[in-house]
Formats: sequence, structure tokens, C-alpha cells
Amino acid sequence: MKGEQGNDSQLALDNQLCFLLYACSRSVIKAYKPLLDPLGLTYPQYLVMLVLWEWHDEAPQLPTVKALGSRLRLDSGTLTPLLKRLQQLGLIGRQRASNDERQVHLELTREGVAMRDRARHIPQQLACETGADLNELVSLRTRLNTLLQQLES
Amino acid sequence: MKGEQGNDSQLALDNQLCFLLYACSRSVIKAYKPLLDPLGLTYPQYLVMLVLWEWHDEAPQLPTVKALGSRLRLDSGTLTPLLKRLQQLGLIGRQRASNDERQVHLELTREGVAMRDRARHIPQQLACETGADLNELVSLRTRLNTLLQQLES
DNA sequence: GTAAATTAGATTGTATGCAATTTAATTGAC
DNA sequence: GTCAATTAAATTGCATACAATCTAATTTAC
Repeated sequence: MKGEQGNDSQLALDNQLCFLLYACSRSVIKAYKPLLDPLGLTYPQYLVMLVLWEWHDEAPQLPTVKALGSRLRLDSGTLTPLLKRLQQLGLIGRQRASNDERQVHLELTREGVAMRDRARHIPQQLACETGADLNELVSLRTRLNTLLQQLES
Repeated sequence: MKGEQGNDSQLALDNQLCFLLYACSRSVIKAYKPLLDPLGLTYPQYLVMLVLWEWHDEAPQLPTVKALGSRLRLDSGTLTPLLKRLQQLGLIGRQRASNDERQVHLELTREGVAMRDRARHIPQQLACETGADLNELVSLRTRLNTLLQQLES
């Protein structure tokens, strides 16, 4: 009886971490929504655009679906329809690689590149809205990064 | 030009927190999967069962869909079909309240109560698998709780 | 060199999330 | 007391997530 109670509370405490991750993640996504609506993007679509914008700066070669999925931890079952929607929006293009026909390379259209300017204000605006301490947010980021590494190993 | 670069990196940093929340949350849910599969539960269904098990201990009156949604930050659009599945599985019952016909009260079936014994080992097992420091996890939980409060205010 | 194994994407099916609307019941204003 | 707001669930529609399967292309074993 006493043992069972102990197990239950331990379970609940540990559980609250996973639930808090789940609840915080959804809550942050909700906070993004009013900022992303004017761009016509969902949150996962916004993450894809962020990766493509970063790649656009750093690499001459554009990423494949595989490389994008590796960065975002999403598979083709999620990305294929999402990327088709971004293509419908005129933000990206998709090209089969000529040297390996299995791969699909992504590219930003002119509008896709241009949207970056309209997105630049978003992170700051969100940080202001939460009113959280910046050092606290950086510390949290570091800890979550460590946790993610542990979960993936 | 320099200003734009500064905005971009600031954006990327802040973004990594929201992305890490998103990635960690999904990664933790994946880690739960092999432990929940034997119970035939998905992760959101498991969260619902956790709330009902807690209520079962503490309150004589069973929660409504509204109260459950308030606890999990989920609305009826998500919960109604999920609860119907739990009912199909024979784990819960749903009863219209007689004093207010708009409300639906939830109850655990005998099997729903019994499943708790088969779920008790899950949190410990998961904590062991991640190999994370317990104090670290508690600290992270506290910080996420603070963040969630800020996001919801 | 060719068959088997592997790989990258696409597809299918199930289960969330959530905005928006609908329905039915209750409450409030007057 | 009655009609307008409000409320609790349910429903609808859209966009993820993700397991499982499929297809086509490439590698590997031999």
C-alpha cells in the first residue's frame, strides 16, 4: 500500500516533465500562430522555411528532403505533403537530382526568399510577448538540447 | 547588412528554443511508444488515463470533458474522438450529467482502473532509459512550468 | 555482371490538434 | 416569464505526425 503510493507519486512527477514538454510545445506554437497567419504559414511550414533560409546563406547546394528531415526530425510521410503545400504557395520548388534520381532537391523561389524579410521580426516579437528572462531562455535551450541528445542516443 | 545579420542570428537562437521544445516533445513521445504499445494506448490517451487515475484517488465526483480538457489544455475537438476510442477499448464510460445535460462526466471501468497496475512501471523505466540526472529533470520541469505560466498569462 | 539488399520519396491509414461551426441546454437581462 | 447571451459537447475541415508499405533507383555481394 505504502509502496504503491510511492510509485504513483514518482510516476506523476516524472510524467509532469513529459506533459510539460508537450504542453509548452503546443503553447509556443499557439503563440506563433497570430504572427504566422499574416504569412499564410503553419508552424511546421515556418520551421521548413527557416531551414531553407539558413541553407540559402551557407550552402550553394540546396538540401534534399532527406537532409531537411534529418534537421527537423521529420520523415517523408510528414514532409512530402507539407512541401507540396509550400510549392502550391509558390515559396519553394522541388527538383529530382539528375545524378541520383531517388533524391529530391529543394529550392527557394524569389517569393520564398522575399518572405524572409517579412519573418525577421517574429522571434523578437515573441520573446517580448512571453516576457521571459533572456538568460533563462538560453539556459532552457541548452538543457533541452542536452535532453534531446540523450533521447536520441 | 550588419543589422540584418544580427536579426537573423537572434531569430535563429530564439527559434531553437521553440524548435527544441517541439523536437523534445516528439522525441519523448516516441520514447513512450514501446512502453505504451503493450497497453494499446497512444500517448495522448495515456495522458487522459493518468488524469482519470489521479481523479479516481482524490475526488468522488468524476471529471467532465471540460475539466479534463482544462487539465490537459485540449479542447472537445480533440478529446471527443479520443474519449470515444477509450470507450471502445472498454477503459472508460461517458455519462451525461442529469443536473446539466450539456456536461459529460467520465468514469473508469473496472478494466480502466486495472490498467493502472500495468502502467506503474512506465515512468521509472523511461527515466532509466534516458540516463538523465534526476535533479536535472526536476529543474527542467520547474523551468518549463514557469514558461508555461508565462505563455498562458 | 547480376540478384539481393539498401536507400529516398511517395503513399496509405490512423490518430491527434485545433479553428470554426453547430446543437442543445442553461443562464441572464429585462 | 421570455428572448438573447452563454456554455458544453459534438461535428467538420484542414494540417500535421508517424508507422507501414510501396516504388524506383542505386549499391553491394558474390
